[in-house]
This record gives sequence, structure tokens and C-alpha cells, in this order.
Amino acid sequence: MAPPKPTAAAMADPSPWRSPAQRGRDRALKREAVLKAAARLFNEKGFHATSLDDVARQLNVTKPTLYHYFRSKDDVLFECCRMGLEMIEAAAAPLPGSQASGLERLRALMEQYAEAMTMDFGMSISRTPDTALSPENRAELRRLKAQIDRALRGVIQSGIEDGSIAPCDVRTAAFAIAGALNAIAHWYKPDGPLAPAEIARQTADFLIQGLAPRTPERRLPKR
Amino acid sequence: MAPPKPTAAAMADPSPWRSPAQRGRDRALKREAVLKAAARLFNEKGFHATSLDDVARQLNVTKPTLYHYFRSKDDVLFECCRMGLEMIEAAAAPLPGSQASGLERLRALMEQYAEAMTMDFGMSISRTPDTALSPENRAELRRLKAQIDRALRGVIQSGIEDGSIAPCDVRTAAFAIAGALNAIAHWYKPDGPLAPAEIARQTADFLIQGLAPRTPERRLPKR
DNA sequence: CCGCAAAGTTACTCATGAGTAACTTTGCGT
DNA sequence: ACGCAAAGTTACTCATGAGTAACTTTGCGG
Repeated sequence: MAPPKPTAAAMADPSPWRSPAQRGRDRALKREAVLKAAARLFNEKGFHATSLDDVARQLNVTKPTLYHYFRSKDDVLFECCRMGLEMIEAAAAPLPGSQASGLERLRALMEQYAEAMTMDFGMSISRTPDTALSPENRAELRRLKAQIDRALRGVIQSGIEDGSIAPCDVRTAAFAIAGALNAIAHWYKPDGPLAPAEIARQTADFLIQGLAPRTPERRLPKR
Repeated sequence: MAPPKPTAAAMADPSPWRSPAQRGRDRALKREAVLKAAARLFNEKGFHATSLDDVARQLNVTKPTLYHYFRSKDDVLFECCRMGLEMIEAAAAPLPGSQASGLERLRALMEQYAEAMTMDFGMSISRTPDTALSPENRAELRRLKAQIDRALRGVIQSGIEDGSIAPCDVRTAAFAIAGALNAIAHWYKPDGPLAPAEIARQTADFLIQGLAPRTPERRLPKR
């Protein structure tokens, strides 16, 4: 530990010169900062009510600067949504070596999905009408959403097959679940009473449990 | 039947002169035609991507004509949403003399809500971002939505009290239900395989039944 | 018949905001 | 030192579409 020999360019003093690698990283960081600021504003005021001047002002730069990082306003929104969808996509990926039941996997998926909807990029998925995007970007986003839908249906299906989920119309179930989860983006407030994790758990509970009471004794499987 | 005496102004021949009453009715009809055309276009292409010229063209008139019926584009959207919300509001009103259980009332409410979401005005509620509206209209719409939310929670609560609904977090349940139902407006296609009534039934079924299997025997209460 | 009021038209104004042109600054590689 | 390329700036263009002004048409009421 604490080697007197500063190995290569690894140790970052407050050195005023950035390495080429760091330089590229700076750019990526700025790009992401733009996305984050944009997502926040889009979610708060709506995509159409937010100008790129607004976004730029937030970052203490001017509008044309943003065009160093993105081709169009459209693209900015698209990337925001893509980030959000990738989070969910990741949650939907079946972790390989697990022997969890379909229901257990679905619960995990739903909770991660729900938490994503409380974050800037996740929100932008459900709060911005896809009609705001160019046809190409819209199509690409559709593809990503369809992929998530397929994964969701797959998990439900496997749960039905292993008996951990009650037989039901998979298509309808997937739509209802996604709808309930997407809605979180519309009512969640960071300063509300419930933390994201709690919202996620409660919503997943509700979707699993349903409205109808269980048979008189044993209503909530307490374990 | 077929009285030789044409009682008062009741019998409408193809008379070329409209009564003052009919005249007013014409106006109301035209107003509604505007709303309907607008809602359809807003839902299809999005509010911001639809100009009032588009709406006018659809009706074989010119844009300024629309201003005989509405104060602003904003107002048109607002009225569309209000119509939709009123349909749901009506579904949420507790019909007086019924002794239905909370769950039964909730099922009826959900099914009517769901069907509303397959219609033009209903769709516009969930497909147009409220950020498109003026602050006043936005506030008014919020009020109406809050009213529906209260009614929904009330029905859930009473179901819990009469034992027809499993105890659960009412707030979360209401959000999840509304979310699942609102989502219908995003995926329903009139030429799809499922009729609105079927969608409504299946979605309500799912929300009532939940994902978890019932106790081994008796999973679907077959009656 | 006259005239008014409602319903429509054509032909604009006018604000907004996305996107661009052209210039400046900064920092690094040679 | 030189120069280039990336990052930013100021100062525009330019399309779009909401809303309006001012005129025409139509149909009914006195």
C-alpha cells in the first residue's frame, strides 16, 4: 500500500493536465450532465414546454454548446429514454445461475422497474409522449419497449409453468403490470412520504396479491 | 299511431327551417364534432403535433371557425379531457339503492373506467401530458382526477371493511389500479383482437385475482 | 324588406424556439 | 512557437402555428 513509486498515470493528483483518456471521459461526463438536466426539466415542465435554452441555462452554457453533444433536441429526449429503458432492460435480464421461481423473478423485476420509474431517466419514458420523437427514434424506442415486454411476458409465463403464478392471460397481465409501474412516474414525488424502495415493494405486493381476499385463514402468507 | 294532426312542432319533416331550439342544438352538435375530431387527432398524432388547421381541415372548415366554439387550442384539449373524466366520474358514482359488496362495486367501476379508456375522450386523459394545458385548466383537471381518485379509494376502503377485498394499502392500490387502466389508452387498437368489453373484463380480473396462485384447490372461484 | 347576429372566409401578425454561421478561446501535440 | 481541433460564444435565420382583423354570407325576427 502507499507505494512511493507513482505507478504510471494512475494516481490523480490535482494535476492541471488531463490525459487523453480523461479528456474523453470529461466529454462523456458532460454529455451525461446534459441528459440529466434535460430529463429533469422535461419531466418537470414537459418536453414541449422546455426549450434547449432552458436546458443550457441550467448548465451555465449556451444553446449551441449542446449541439456539440447532440444532433437535435429530439436526440436528447431519445437518449434520456434509452437510458431509462436500459435500466429496466437490465432488470429484466434473467440472472444466469439462479433457480428462483417465476414469481420470485417477477417480483425482483417489478421492484427494479418501479424504482427506475422514480428516477429521472426512468420517468422520462412514461412522462413524454412518444409522438414527440422523430419516426426513427420512435421506432427504435418501440423496439426497446417491445423487448422489455417480451421479457416480462416470458417471466410471467415461466411462473405459470412452475406453478408460482396463477394461470392468467399473459398479455393482459403484462400490460396491466407495466401500466401500474409506469404510473409511478406520474405520482411519485421525491419529497413524498414513501421512499422509492417502499413504493416498489408495495406496488409489487399489490400486483402479486390482488384485491380478492385469500381463503379466510391464511390471507397473507406471513413468510 | 300515425296521427293526422301533426302535434305542435314535434314531428320533424325535412323542413328547411330549424326552430330556435334546434338551432341551439345544432351549435352544440357542431361543438361536439369539433371535440371529437380534435380528440381523435390528438390521440393519433399527439397534441403538439396537431395544429388547429389539421382539426379544421378534418371538418371541412377553416381554423378561425373553431374560435366560434372555443377560446383556444388549450380549451379544446381541456374539454376533451373533461368529457372523458366525466364518463369515469359517472362510473364512480355509487348507484344509490344497491347493496353490492365493495368488490362488486369496484369491479363495475374498473370495467367502466377501462372501457372509457378505449374511447376518444377517455384516451385523451391519459395520452396528453397535462403540461400541455394552461395552469388554470391543469388545476381544474387535477381537481376532477382527485375526485375520481377519492371515489376509487372509497370503494376499495368499503370493500376492505365488508371483507370482500383483502386488506391492503389503499393509496397504493388505487394508484396501481388507475395506472393499469390508464395504460389501456396506450395499447388499445380498435382493430385489435380484443373488444373493449373483453379488455375491461380481463384487466379487472387480473387486478382482482393478482398473480399469486390461490390455495391449491379452488384457484379460480368458478362461480 | 331591412337589418342584425351568428357562422364562415381570406389574409394577416407575431412569438417562439430549433437549428446554423461564423467567430473566439483553450489546450495540447509536434 | 505553431497550429489545429474541440468547446464555446454571439448573433442570426427561418418555419411553424396560435390567435386576430376585417370582410362576406346566410337565415331569421320584426
